[in-house]
Amino acid sequence: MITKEQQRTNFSGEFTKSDLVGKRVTVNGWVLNYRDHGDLTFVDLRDRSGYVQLVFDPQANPDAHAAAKKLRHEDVVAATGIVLERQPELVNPRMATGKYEIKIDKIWVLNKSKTPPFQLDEPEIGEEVRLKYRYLDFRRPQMYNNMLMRSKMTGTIRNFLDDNGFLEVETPILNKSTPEGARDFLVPSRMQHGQFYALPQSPQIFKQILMVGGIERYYQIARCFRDEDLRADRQLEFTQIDIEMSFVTQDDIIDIMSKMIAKILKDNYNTDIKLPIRRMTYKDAIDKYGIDRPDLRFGMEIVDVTETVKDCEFQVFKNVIAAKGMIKCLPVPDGNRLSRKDLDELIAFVGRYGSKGMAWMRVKDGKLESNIVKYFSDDVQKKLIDATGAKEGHALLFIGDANSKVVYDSIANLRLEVGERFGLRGKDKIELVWVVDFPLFAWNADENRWDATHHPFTAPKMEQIPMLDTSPGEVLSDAYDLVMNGIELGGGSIRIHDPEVQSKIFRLLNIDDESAKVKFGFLLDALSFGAPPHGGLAFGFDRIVMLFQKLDNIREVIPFPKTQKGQCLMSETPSGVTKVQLDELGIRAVEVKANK
RNA sequence: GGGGUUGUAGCUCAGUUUGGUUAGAGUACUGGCCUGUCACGCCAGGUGCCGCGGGUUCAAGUCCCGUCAACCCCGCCA
Repeated sequence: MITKEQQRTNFSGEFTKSDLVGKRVTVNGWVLNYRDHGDLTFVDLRDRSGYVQLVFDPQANPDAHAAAKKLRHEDVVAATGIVLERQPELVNPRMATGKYEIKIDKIWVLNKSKTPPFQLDEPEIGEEVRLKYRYLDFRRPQMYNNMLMRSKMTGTIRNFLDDNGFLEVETPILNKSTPEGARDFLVPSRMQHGQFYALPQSPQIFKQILMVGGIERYYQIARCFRDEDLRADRQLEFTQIDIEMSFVTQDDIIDIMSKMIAKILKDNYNTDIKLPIRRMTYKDAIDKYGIDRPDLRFGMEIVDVTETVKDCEFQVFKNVIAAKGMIKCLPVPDGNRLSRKDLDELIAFVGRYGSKGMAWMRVKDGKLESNIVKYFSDDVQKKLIDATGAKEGHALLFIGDANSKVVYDSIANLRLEVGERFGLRGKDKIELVWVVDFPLFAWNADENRWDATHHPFTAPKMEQIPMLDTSPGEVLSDAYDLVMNGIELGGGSIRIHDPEVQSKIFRLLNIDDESAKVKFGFLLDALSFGAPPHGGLAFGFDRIVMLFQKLDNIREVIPFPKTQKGQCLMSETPSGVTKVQLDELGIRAVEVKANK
C-alpha cells in the first residue's frame, strides 16, 4: 500500500538537468546500492528510469538517517527531500544523474527484500537463475530495455498499419488440427471426449477467410504455437506480425512491408535503410550462397566447379562426379590466415551437415598449393583459378558430395563460419534482402511426392499454371521472404483464390479430394464465394526484436521463455494434473510423473 | 533420437591436465569502525550434497561408467 504523500513526484532518472534543483521531490524505487559512512550515508535508488543518489545526514535528519542505515539491496522505499546540485569535485561523471543528489528528510520502507539470489549489477548471470527469478531479471536495465523496445516496436507497427488502413482482427486460439507442417499442440475437448483442438501454428487460413469476408487489410500480433524442438531462435510459442491484403500484387506487399520495417528502424533505432530493399531470386541465393536466406554482410560467393575439375585425378572428386554429384568451392580472400588447425576445425564443422570432408588449396606465388594439388593438372589448376577468381593469398575450400543437400548445407554454413571467424558478421551492419521466386514445390524423396515449399495455399506464377500438369517441379510461386543478416525475418505469398487451382495443388501434394474437404473444406467453400485475389506475409516478431537489439538469443526478448526442454523454470511448467481433471477430459496418461 | 559444452560458496569463477593434508578468490551476507562516497574504505565472521548415483583406489572435486539439468548444434521446425 502506498499513500498520496509517499507517491513519487519524479522518476529517479529525471535528475539530469538543473531545473529541479532546490525543489522538494519524492521518489519511489528499489535500493540499488548503499554506502554507509557511519554518519553520512548514501543510497542509490533505482526505478525503471534509472537511479539517483539519496543523501542521509544524521545532523539534519536523524530519523531518516537511522532508517537508511538499515536499508539493504532491493528494499522498496519512498523518500522525500530537496534536490541539490553537487559540488564540482563530487560530481560522478559515470552516472546519468551524477551532478545531482537528493537530501532526504523522510523515508518510508514500503517493503523489505530478502537477499537477492544474484547481484543485479553483475553483468553475466547464468541464465538458469535469471529465468527462475525472472522478476528480478526484469529489474536489470538490459532486460527492461529489451521489454521497452519490444513494446515500442509493437506500437510503431500498430500505428503504421492503422495509418495504412489495416484492421486488427483476432483469430481463434482453439483450432482444428492438421497433420501438415509442424507438430500441433493439442487441447482435449471436455464436451466431446476423444476430440481435440489444436493451438494455431499460424492464423493462415483464418486470415484468408477474412479476405473473403471483405476485410481487405488485416493484421494481428498473433501468438503461434509449434511443438518442435527449441533452438536459440525458436520457442514453442512465439509472436508473429501477421498480415493479409486483398487486391494486391507481390510488389504491393513487398513495398508496404519494406516501409514498415524502415519505419521500425527509423522511429526506434534512428537507423535509415535504403528503399527499395534489394531483391534476389531464390535461384541466385542458392547458387551464390547455398541457402535461401543469404547473409549479405560479406561477399565470398560460392562457385560451382563440378565442370571445372571434371578432368582432375583426385579420387574424391572423381567419385562425386561419377555419382552425378556436385562440387562447390568457397574462395576465401585472405584465406591463407587459416591454419592447419583452423582447416581441421572447419572439416569437423562441415561434418555436422553430413559432409564427409572438405578439400582445400591455397594460392601462393600465383600457384595453387596443398596436399591434393598434385592430382590437378596445370590446365585444371589454371581453370580453377579463373573460375573462382582466386587471387594471391586466397584459400579455396571445396565441398563435394553426391547428395546436393549435403553440399549446399555444408558450403552455406562453411561460408557463414568463415565469415564469423574473419569478423565479417558485425551486428552493427544491417543487410536486408527480399528473396523472391521460390519454387512452388520441393520433391519429397522419402514419400515420393511433392511438398509445398511455402504452404499449400501459395499461388503459382500465373503464367506458369499450365506447367502444373507438365513440369510441376519447375513452377515458381509468388512467394517472398525478407532476410536480414542471414536470418529470415518473415515471409509470405500471394494466395490461391481460385478453388480449382487450389484443388489441383492439393492433388499434386497428394492430398486427395476427400481429405482436402475434411481438413480445408471451409476454405475451399469460402474461395468459391467470390474470394478476392489476396496475399500477405508474417514476420517473426521475436526474431526482429532480437536482431534489432543485437542479441543472439530469442529468450532475451521474450518475457517468460521456456528452456530447451520446454520448461518454464519460474512456474515449473509443464506439470502434472489431477486424475479428476483427466477424467473430465476423458484422458488417461500412459506414464504419470508424480503430481506436485 | 544424436553430437558437443558446462555443472565447485547466494552469485561470478579458479582448482580437474599429473588423484594426496583442513577446497580457494572476488562479490554478496552478518557484526564493528568511518561525514563526501558513488564497484566507498578498513577490521572481524559464517558460508560448500564439488549436480546426482555407482565404480576404481590406501586415497576421488580430480580417473571410469551411468544419470539429471542448462546451453549450442544435427535431425525436427518455415
